[in-house]
This record gives sequence, structure tokens and C-alpha cells, in this order.
Amino acid sequence: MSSKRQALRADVQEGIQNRLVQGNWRPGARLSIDGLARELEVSPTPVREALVALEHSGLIEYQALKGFVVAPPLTPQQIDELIDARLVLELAAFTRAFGRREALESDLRAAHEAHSAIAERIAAAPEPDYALIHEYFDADSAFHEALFRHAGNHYLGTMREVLNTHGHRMRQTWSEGAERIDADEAVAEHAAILEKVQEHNHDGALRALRSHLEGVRERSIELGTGPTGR
Amino acid sequence: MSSKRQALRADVQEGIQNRLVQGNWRPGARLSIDGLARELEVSPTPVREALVALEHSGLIEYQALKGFVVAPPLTPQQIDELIDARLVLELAAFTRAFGRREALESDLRAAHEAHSAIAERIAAAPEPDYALIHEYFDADSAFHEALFRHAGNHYLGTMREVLNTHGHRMRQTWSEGAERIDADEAVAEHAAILEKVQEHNHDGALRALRSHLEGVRERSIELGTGPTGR
DNA sequence: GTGCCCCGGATCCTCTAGGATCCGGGGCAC
DNA sequence: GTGCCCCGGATCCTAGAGGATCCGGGGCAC
Repeated sequence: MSSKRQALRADVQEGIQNRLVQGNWRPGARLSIDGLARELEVSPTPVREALVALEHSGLIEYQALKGFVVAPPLTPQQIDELIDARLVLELAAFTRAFGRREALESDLRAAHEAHSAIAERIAAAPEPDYALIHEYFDADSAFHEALFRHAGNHYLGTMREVLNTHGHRMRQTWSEGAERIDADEAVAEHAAILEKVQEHNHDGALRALRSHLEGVRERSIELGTGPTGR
Repeated sequence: MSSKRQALRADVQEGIQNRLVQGNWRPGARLSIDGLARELEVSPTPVREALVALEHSGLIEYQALKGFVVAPPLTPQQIDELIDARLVLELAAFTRAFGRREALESDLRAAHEAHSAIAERIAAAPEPDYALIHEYFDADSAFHEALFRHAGNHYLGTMREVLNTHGHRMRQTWSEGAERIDADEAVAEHAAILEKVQEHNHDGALRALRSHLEGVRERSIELGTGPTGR
């Protein structure tokens, strides 16, 4: 541990964030600084720093003299606002990225192939595989990330990352009961976007992207309010 | 100091942020943890936490085993991207806020009056008054903030805050030489927006807002590249 | 039985200590 | 004179200690 100094805070932060995203702790659970330090076999100081750095992601909240707690799940209202904000960002990013249509098309196609491949593996799996679902979310996210990579605006990408973290928070809630993912619909909608891009059809692709996000909104709120009847 | 525990980290953070925004340290300057701790008469631990929390604002950067340094000034390219991102956010926020036109108009008018009042005081002042300039920036910012207050989307507001911090970083650079502010132009452009809102003219106001931000872009880049000849 | 008070453990917050690392300057070899 | 090496001070990073605060449970008064 002496050779890899200051991998500590980064490692601790990554470890905690992974557990948060995977839903190891329920919303409202207290994240004891001393407890985490014992568990990770480090001193409390780097744990505190990691939690402070994670606070702005929205995954955890801080209360003075009481510590950090896992943020409560998103309400349907918040999910609605989150997708709405994504719409604003992604439509803008798409239009800017369309200026480099060829590079964009190339990246979108690659991301789409990876995405649909994982979707097929999920469909073939007999029962939910959490690691696979995690991969699926990453692949899905990569498709959208491609829009920002070519948008030529660093700040749009930064804002996407902020929203993406909240998206993790949303999916974290689902993992508790509803593992069913409408992978097919998302893949089909991505395919529609890609197709329009290949046809040099900017406005059509924009409509397809908007339509896709509307679909995400509906499916998310449906899962949020819950098929379990809540 | 025993009664107001855990005002410490917040106080330290606020103090450091104020100094950063006011440009007390030049870009590239090292922020010594121990030094700040001695200066603020606290131990290094809360200083570390405050710096970690400030890192995501973009005002400071972190390098392992070397510490924190004041972020370099924005390049004209970055300024361009920053304003472009503001355009995306503010146009979207405006359209959403126009749904509650009356409340929006009320807030915009109040913000505009405060803004123009300060602009007059600046014009009347014989020489640059830093405190007054600071107030001016806040008043200017408040006008735009009103758009988001009525947009009904929490995430748009969050993203605005992120961009706003980078805006501070931009203005921080100016303060070094060019105190001249084109307050009149900004006030006139705000007035144009307000006028269209009062006329129930959504599209006209949108154009005025876009035009205003284009003006901000031009004036910012002009200041960024510098009348000093840099 | 109900409600209030007290108390002990757990936790947080801050501080101090000490090893590890970085950085700049003087000295030496060539 | 130039370049390299070494070294001392400053700083960073982590650990651990100690006082302050919170929280839950038992006991007592009514």
C-alpha cells in the first residue's frame, strides 16, 4: 500500500460507487464512515473524502453530525424531469454531432451492434444475470454517449455525465424487483435512429431520437410506479 | 468552535470559493492544504474535504501527490462551448417557463429592475468598484436564474449551476485587467426579452434570448482574447 | 400502561503525528 | 561553464486518538 499511494481515495470512491449503483444498500441506509473504513481496511480519512466527492452525484446525501445516507429513490415526477432534461441535452448534442455525420454513424453502428448482442444474450438467459444486466446498461449508455463524443462541446458531455449518474440511481431502484428489461424495444428504437442517420436524414433521426426518449420515459415511469402494484 | 461543529467544512469551502471567484489566486497557483489550514486556523482535514468538494466545480484541479491548483483560464474555444451550452439550456428552460408566463414576467421584471439599477450605479462610478461589479454579476445571473425557477425541472437548474460556476471562472480571468463591462448592452438585451414576454410573444422572446446569448458570446470572447492585445 | 428522563454505545468531527513524496538549491565531477 | 547528483525543507497522504453529538433502550414517576 506504500507504492500505490493515492490510489486510495480513488479506489475507495470507485468501490463505494459500484456498490451504490448495484444497489447493495437500500435507500435511506446509513453509510457509516468508520464502518466502511473497517470494511475496506483503510482509515476513515480517505473514506470521508470519497463520500464528499460522491455527494454531488446525487447518489448519497449528507446531514451534519449524522453522516451520509443513500439517497431515496426517484419519484415518478423526478423521472419525468430527468428524461425531459435528457431530451434537451441529447437533441442538442445530436444536431451538433450530425455535422460529423460519418464519424457519428460509425460510432453509433458499433455501439448498436454491441448493444443488440447483449440484448440477445439477455433474452436467451433463463434467469436474470445481474452482471449481464449491468453490461446491458453500459452498452445502452454507450450508444447515447456517442452523440456527445462528436458534439464538439465539452460542457454538454459534462452535463450528460451528471444526468447519467441520476439514471443509475433510477435503475438502482428497479433492480429490487423488476428485472424485466424491455431490451427489444430499446434496441429497435436505436436501430431506427441509426437508420435515419445512415440515410443522411437529420430531421428524421431527430424525431426518432425524440421518440426513443419518450419511450424510455414511459417504460421508466411504468417501472418506477411499479408493476408490483405500488 | 465547539458549539458550531460542522460549520467548519461549509465555512472553509465558502471562504475558499469566494477567494477563487474573486480571483485572489492566479490560475496555476498551488493551493497548499497545510498552508490554507494555517491561514484559516483549522486543521488540514476540513480543508481537504472542502477542496475535494470544490473540485467538481471546475475551479480547481487535483493531481495526486502534488495537491490542488487553480484551474487555468478558459480558452476562447471553451468560452464558445460554454455559451453554446447555455444556449441549449436557457432556450429549453424559457419555453418551459413560458407555461407560467405571468409568474415568469413578474420575476423577470423584478430582476431586470435590480440589474439596471446596478448598471446605472456602475456607469456613475468614477472608477471600478469590485464589490459593485460582483453585485452586478449576481444581478445579471439572477435574471437568467428566473427562467429556470419557473421551468419546473430540477435537473435543468442543477445543470445551470454547473455552467454558472464555470462562468465565474471566466469572469475571474477578466478581473485582472479589463474591468470595463458592457453593462448597457446586456441591460438593453434583457429589456428586449422582457418586452416580448410582456407581449405574450413566445417566439419573439426566444429570438431575443438567443440574440442576447450571442451577444454575451461575442463580448466574452472579445474580453477573453483580450483588448490588451494578448 | 404511558410518558419522560437518563445513560451507554456508536458515530461523527476535528486534531495531531509520522512516513512518503516532491521540489528546489548547492556542490561536485567533467 | 555545464550538467548531474544529493539533500533538506515543504507538502501530501494516511493513520489513530479524543472530545462532542446522536440515538436507542432501560428505568422510574405518575
